[in-house]
Amino acid sequence: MAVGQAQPLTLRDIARVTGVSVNTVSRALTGKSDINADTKARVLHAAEQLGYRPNLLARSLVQGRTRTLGLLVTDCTHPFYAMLIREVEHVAARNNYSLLLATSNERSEREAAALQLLTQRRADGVLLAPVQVEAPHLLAFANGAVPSVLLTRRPQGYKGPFVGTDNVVAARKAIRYLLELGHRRIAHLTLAEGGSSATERSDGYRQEMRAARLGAANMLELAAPQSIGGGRAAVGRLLEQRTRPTAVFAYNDLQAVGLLLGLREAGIAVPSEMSVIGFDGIDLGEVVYPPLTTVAQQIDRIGNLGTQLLLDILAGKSGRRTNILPSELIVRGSTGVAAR
Amino acid sequence: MAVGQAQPLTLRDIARVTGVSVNTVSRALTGKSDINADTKARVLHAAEQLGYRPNLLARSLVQGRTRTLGLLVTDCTHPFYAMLIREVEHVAARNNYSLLLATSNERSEREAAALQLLTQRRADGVLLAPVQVEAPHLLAFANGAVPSVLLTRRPQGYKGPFVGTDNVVAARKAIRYLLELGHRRIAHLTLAEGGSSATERSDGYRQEMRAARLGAANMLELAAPQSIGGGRAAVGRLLEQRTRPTAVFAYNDLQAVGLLLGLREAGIAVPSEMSVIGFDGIDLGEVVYPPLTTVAQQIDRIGNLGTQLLLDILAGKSGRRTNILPSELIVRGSTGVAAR
DNA sequence: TTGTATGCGTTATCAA
DNA sequence: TTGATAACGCATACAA
Repeated sequence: MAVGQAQPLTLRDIARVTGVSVNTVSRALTGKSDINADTKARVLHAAEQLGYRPNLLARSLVQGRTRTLGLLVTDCTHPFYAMLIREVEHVAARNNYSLLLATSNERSEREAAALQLLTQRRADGVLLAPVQVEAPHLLAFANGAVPSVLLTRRPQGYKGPFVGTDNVVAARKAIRYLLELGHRRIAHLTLAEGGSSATERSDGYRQEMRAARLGAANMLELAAPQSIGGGRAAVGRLLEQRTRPTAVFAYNDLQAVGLLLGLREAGIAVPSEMSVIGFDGIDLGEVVYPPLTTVAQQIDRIGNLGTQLLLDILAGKSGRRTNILPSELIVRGSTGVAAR
Repeated sequence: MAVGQAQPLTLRDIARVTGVSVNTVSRALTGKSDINADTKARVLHAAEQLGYRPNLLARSLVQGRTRTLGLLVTDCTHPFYAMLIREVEHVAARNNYSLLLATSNERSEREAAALQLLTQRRADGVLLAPVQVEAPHLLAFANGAVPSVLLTRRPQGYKGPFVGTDNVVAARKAIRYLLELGHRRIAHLTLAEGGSSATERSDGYRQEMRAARLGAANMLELAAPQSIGGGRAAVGRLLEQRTRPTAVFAYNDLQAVGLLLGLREAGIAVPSEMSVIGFDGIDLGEVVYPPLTTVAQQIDRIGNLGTQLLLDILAGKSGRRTNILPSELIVRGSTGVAAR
């Protein structure tokens, strides 16, 4: 129970106290079998007594692995990423791994720096939700020495470990539902930066519209930041159209909530004058008014499946490396039959 | 640009290639002054060419510090903690520190395990938002060898590094505002577990009520989990009172949002029949309906000031160790003049 | 069952 | 300005 010692205790200290060699102490503490039960008990007791804590840096150095996972996200206050972090941390902790968290703040150069740092800290593996999916540093890293799993977004043609949602199908699901409600002029809010998730959702939007024999006259795609503010600010551009859409499919729930706010400010009733549908299925959608209709991703599953996949790779297990998860349409109050 | 090598390069590899000693390579790469400009350039070039990445584990082992900070929170999906994490990560990254994130999930034993792990990984310092503030493991850790800063909650009599909000004053501010609106029967939703923040807010509530010469007949304290679900579930108990309160002061914004939902379900109009005031000032409060009146903490400042404080401690700087930050009443739509 | 020797990759000390 | 040599704390191989 010794506390406050300046220098942490080492195996040597325990060895000196118990009168055995450093090696014996090491074997006792790591639970090796070839050791006398008595000496083991003595060593364990002394270590406990003195409050010995093994230096994991030293152990990692000699063992060549750190039992540390890196996680790189753009923004931990985004509910989607917050849930991702939670799941990754849980699975990591359950498997006795620690988590090094890095955020890119949507900036490519910070992402590159963070990946380098994770490499230098010898993280055994890295999970990443990339910013710009075609950035050279990302491709280099994904093909590099440290095992990695991409989440939600991946570069074109990338065949490595990945967990994400089938965005095309999910987007089509959203549009189909709006079509069933009688909507014809349906707008889509997308991202300016692109990224595979945005591109796929946009593709799904177009495919489903085309399948319903609806063309450019009924379509409208606007780019906006993936935030509440982004959605709110997009309302102006949405309403200034000569033929105003009767429904909007947002890139994600944050944008959709922003739309809800902006539309209320503009005096447009949801859903009677305008339907809004989001994407992600974050909790926020349940508490806004009207409650948000959305296509829910299995966010927690992306996190824990991705982490498990990484751990499997580290353990040398083989298995499916690409996991595309299904989505689920959740109908709430922000969508209704088409106006007019 | 070499990629995919099985074994990471070491100083030895660079030394062999450039024909100098390991030591010289080290000095070149760490920017020491006592080195010939030519050799330095040669070494740097070779290292760059081969894609050398220093092993930070080895460096940490010999230098006795890891440039790693630990952060322990209960739940990273809670917007309050998400913002905290963001700030801590930013300040850490800006100072070339990495962040080891651990979550306790509100469970004391997980918190204890996490603190031990952070110790063993030799985090230079740890920031923690503790679960149970009087737990023995916490007190032991705070007095232990690794420098730490407590955030938002602290044990009774704790004199160590701390950053938090003046909860008593903040709570009184909330109650005073309700009193000014004419409310007399004001309920308070608190936590079952206690913790200094809950106790202080509760104290502030009582003090302000007493100062207004209001006694037990006008007061009501109920315990509920600090979540949306907790607030929602508390509505029933709130409404079954023989003399129903006209206003509720929640422990935090999540609870308050839950109250909003529960009250809507119960058909109670906010604020005309019941006023609701929250605590924290998370973004969520702006997007619910009606928008939430709240007492805002300086969440980002708790995070970055706490981190800076920890870094100062690590750097041996002296200065103020206890920082109690002010709060701000943000009036929005969930509060109004007293009913009846 | 135990101890000795060696090495993990780096920095620090000292002599050359 | 450079290069041996010795740490850092631990685990592993091998000898005793």
